[in-house]
Amino acid sequence: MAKATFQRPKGTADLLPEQTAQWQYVENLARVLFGDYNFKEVRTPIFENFDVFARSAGDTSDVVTKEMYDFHDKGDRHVALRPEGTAGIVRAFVENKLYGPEFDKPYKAFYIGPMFRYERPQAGRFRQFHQIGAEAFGSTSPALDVEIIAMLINYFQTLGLDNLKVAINSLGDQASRAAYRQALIDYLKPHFDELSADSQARLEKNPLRVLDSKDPRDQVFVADAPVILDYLTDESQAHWAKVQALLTALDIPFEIDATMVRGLDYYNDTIFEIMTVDETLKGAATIAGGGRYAGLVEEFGGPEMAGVGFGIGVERLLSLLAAKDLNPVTPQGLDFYVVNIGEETEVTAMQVVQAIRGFGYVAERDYLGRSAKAQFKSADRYQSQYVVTIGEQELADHVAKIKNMATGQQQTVKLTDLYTDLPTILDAQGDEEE
RNA sequence: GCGGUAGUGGUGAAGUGGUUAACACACUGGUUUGUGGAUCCAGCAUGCGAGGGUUCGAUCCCCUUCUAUCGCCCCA
Repeated sequence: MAKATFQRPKGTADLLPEQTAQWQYVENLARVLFGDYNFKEVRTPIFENFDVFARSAGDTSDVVTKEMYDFHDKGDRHVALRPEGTAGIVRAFVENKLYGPEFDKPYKAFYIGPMFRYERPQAGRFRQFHQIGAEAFGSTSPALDVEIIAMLINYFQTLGLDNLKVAINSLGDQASRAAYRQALIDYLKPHFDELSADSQARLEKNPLRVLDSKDPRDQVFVADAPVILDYLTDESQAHWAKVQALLTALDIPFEIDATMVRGLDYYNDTIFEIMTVDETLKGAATIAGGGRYAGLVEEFGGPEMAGVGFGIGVERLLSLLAAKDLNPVTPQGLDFYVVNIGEETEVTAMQVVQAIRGFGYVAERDYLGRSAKAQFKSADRYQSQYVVTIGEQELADHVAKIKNMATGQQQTVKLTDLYTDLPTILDAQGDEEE
């Protein structure tokens, strides 16, 4: 290697101005819209004690067993970069005693930020990615489940996305799940040898995942497998029915996907995913996912308190927006470009740009001592509306030239007028044109 | 963690085991001693991801590695 070269870490991205404008738009819309639903922003650390994530996600989940971006710090503390947002929020909820009676329930929080998973990058999947998420604690009402789904739909529609699929399912409570798990094992066991190798392993570890298999050998059995919805306890059944009724009442179309299983182990009752039906993004069709959970707050040392939440994959959302050609942010050109010719004009040029900026206009100038032609080319590339020219002659006369780039009209103005009345001068020019 | 494909300048790319690595766009300068989107002219990779090997000789062959990309697992 002749020279040390540096590349960004695998699975990460540099977001340049062309992209950041888009990111800001999407993030700011979330801030405003989630605010309408009375969610407040919470910012938690990007890394936490390893156990914060290990405990919450469940020991069998891949997120914990092989995707955690963890390391030991100089104090030999085992820490991990957060793989998802919920755990940190729950930890903060408990640590700051937000479950206390002085805080209204449900306690609603949203977050925006990077997440990390150590895995092979591919379509819609990165080692550092970003999520916009929300959590609400302290209510088991199905209305809260539905409100969160409605908020997501509201958000996506405002961004211009329609034709999204809302898939929902219920995992039931502990008792429902235990009963179903056994039924599923009883059903699949006799066919064990016919299952794919992956599913054979899944049957041991987490039988529900067999339902998710893409292998045709497994899908044969999945088609006739017992359905979890038939195993819900009365309480879970009631919750589930209410969720559907409320979604219908809000005219939110949804599909029941009884085979849907989510990646993190803590979910119960309602789970949902928002997916695109766009074929080009099939590898990363799920744009947002979430659900209801119980026991997490208690797990972190708080009282038993239910939660519901979701996470939106920002990269996936943005690529979908791009695929749909929904790029609401248009690049902004300059208001002014200041051309100066000759070294003697340097000081005045500087004063003029600053004065223009002082009026709130976007202004740029040349710093390379280039020719007038080159400077005008720059002005053109910046899509500048006006060009102010200061040469030796103008300097001697205490004036500057202002050229309207669209019309080609150029006028001479006194520097003193420019400094005090630039907006008026522009208005006057506008009148003349009409 | 496993498997497939790829890696040439700022960008898109052509190319061959052997003297100066096409072409286009972009950029810079000139054509116009101080004025933009056009024309024409000129300049612009001691280098073909990195390291090693084969060879008289490699960007082109082999190995390793890194990165990208697609799929599996899993997931946002």
